[in-house]
Amino acid sequence: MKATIYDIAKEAGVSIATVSKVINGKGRISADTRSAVFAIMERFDFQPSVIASALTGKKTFTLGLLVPDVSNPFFAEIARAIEDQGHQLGYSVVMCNTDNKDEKIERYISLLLQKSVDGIIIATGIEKKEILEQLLVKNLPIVLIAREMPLVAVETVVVDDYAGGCLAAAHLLELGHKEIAILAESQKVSSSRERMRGFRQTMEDAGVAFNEKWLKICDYKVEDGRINTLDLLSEDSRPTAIFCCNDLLAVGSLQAAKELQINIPSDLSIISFDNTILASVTNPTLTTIAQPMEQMGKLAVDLIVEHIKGDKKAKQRTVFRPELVIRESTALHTTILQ
Amino acid sequence: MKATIYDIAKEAGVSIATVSKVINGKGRISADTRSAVFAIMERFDFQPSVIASALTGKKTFTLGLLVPDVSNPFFAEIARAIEDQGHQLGYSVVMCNTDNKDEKIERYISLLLQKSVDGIIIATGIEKKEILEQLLVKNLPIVLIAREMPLVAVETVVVDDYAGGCLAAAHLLELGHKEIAILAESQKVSSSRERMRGFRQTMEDAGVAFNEKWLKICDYKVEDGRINTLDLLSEDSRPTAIFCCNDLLAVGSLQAAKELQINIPSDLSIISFDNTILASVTNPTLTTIAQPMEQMGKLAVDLIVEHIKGDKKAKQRTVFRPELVIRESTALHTTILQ
DNA sequence: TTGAAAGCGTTACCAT
DNA sequence: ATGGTAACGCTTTCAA
Repeated sequence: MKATIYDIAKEAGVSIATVSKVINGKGRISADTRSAVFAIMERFDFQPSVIASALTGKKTFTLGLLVPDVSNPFFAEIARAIEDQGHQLGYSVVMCNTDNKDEKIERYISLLLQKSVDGIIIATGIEKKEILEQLLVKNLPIVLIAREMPLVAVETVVVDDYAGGCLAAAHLLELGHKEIAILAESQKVSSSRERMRGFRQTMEDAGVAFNEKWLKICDYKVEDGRINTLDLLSEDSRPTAIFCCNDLLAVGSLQAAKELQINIPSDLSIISFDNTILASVTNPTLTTIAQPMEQMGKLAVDLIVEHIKGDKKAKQRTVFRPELVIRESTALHTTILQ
Repeated sequence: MKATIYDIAKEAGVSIATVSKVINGKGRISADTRSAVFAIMERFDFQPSVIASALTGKKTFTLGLLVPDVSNPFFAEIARAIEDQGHQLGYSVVMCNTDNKDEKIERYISLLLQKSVDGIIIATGIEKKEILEQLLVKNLPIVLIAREMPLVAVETVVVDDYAGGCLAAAHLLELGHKEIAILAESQKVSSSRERMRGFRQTMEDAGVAFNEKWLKICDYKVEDGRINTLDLLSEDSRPTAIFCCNDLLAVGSLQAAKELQINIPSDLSIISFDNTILASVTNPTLTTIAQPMEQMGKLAVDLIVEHIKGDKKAKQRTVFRPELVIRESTALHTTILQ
């Protein structure tokens, strides 16, 4: 059996109250008692039970993390950043893969609640805002990362998706592209919507019309990118560039182009979003809009911990600046053969 | 405040014992009482506290998962499989990134113990076998996945790394390669060691000598693969094929070859190990030895849950068969120009 | 079929 | 400086 404070107290000839105090460094305890108790704890390899401690109203030092899918490199990198900082601050993180399904989300939240996590970091899209509101009512610290719920007052950490879209468009425009297609995720996803909005606005501002038939709404996987790009490129009039709303879709585009023997970037430029490991691994490597995933994850944890500690009541929305990372998948539009 | 069984009991006009029984479906409760209590729980949005329940000696329904780094696609995919099956069986998983550092491992284990997890799944290399032994003594269910500790009696789920190495060598040999280099991870990692052993044995059996100067021991990241390959390819006599002990290293090799304008696979074949998403995303795509990550993760969870439930005492070592997945990075060795 | 009460391992308040 | 004890929310045994 594991040792308890009773064992330690008995061995040290003191009360459990005293042991508790030395564990927590509270109250006034003589140096002698303190060191004696420490020695015995050491000898017994004593680890205080977080469970019992939590029951008395203290924290569980556990955070819930909702992501659509950790096997998606973007969320894997976010998860890593969050776990790192959580660990740094003394919190464990429980990982939950939601597949963006509201019913799974509700089940996970219910489980996390039963386990009395101290807060939940949400990186998954939620359709029903009621789910979030119910959480907020319970006064449970919540932070949204890489997702938005504009109608709900909740702490939020995002990249400026709109600006990212603008950056992408500006880059393509600068290279002389005018016939541009967009591969976007479901428009239920706020980030995807904003990226597209920024992109289109920048085109419009530049006086370049966007051809609606070149807008493809896909799921978020490589295969979706591939199929939709195949579709796009098999028509008579082709775009000279494609903006993919994330790296996974861009990988699919790359594959499609390769199948059709279309050379990237000389025949077709591709720009993507996220800058996960994938963007640096493809051939050609992907020009992409980078999100500072590590900083975002770290901030999300810092914020939630501040709320947990009660140091903070005001909710903020922190927007990081995205950055254009130029690699090999984009090039000047050459009109020679057109 | 959250509702407790006391609230429910009071409202229902019964004792907390009765409420507890209906929650757990234990003892004999009249249908009337049962449904009345259920109705009230519903109305109060009551969620029993796992914390309090755990304190009475029941399970926490939480598993610890130790991985070197979730942002490594291999472990991300393993983590996803484990979390899925865990959730399926009612367990949450606490993710821990160890960076393969024994000191971080010890700290994580200590934390998981304080939180009374029901078991720990270990996918990270551990140098000091004492760490594991101490855990086993505590009678805490442990499963090793994708790692081995031959000297410790612990439930283990692995792929046959040796056979995988053989498969890789056989493929290269069949393609006519004889000048083969190996990029391996630290030899402290059992899987890497075994892969190499199988590979070399197969070469030897085929009467092809392995040139020791073509063995590069690296870390596990893309950059390590790149540097070491650059090194390898900048000497006067070059190998015609490289066996990379994981996909990340292979990506690095691909990059190095590209920098040196060496064409894959016509000038140099590359074969790797794992078959993560990366293998299908590079250009050329990677011929690789696939591990059934999903099945392995699922089995690891099934096994640990059996131990938790006490249905099982014997420890087994389950070895999955790896599979050769031929893609574009390997080709016949052409002697024309040699 | 139901309930009273002890117990799980801590914390915190109030005494001493 | 230290200790007694109630309380946290639940499970379980034993009795009624």
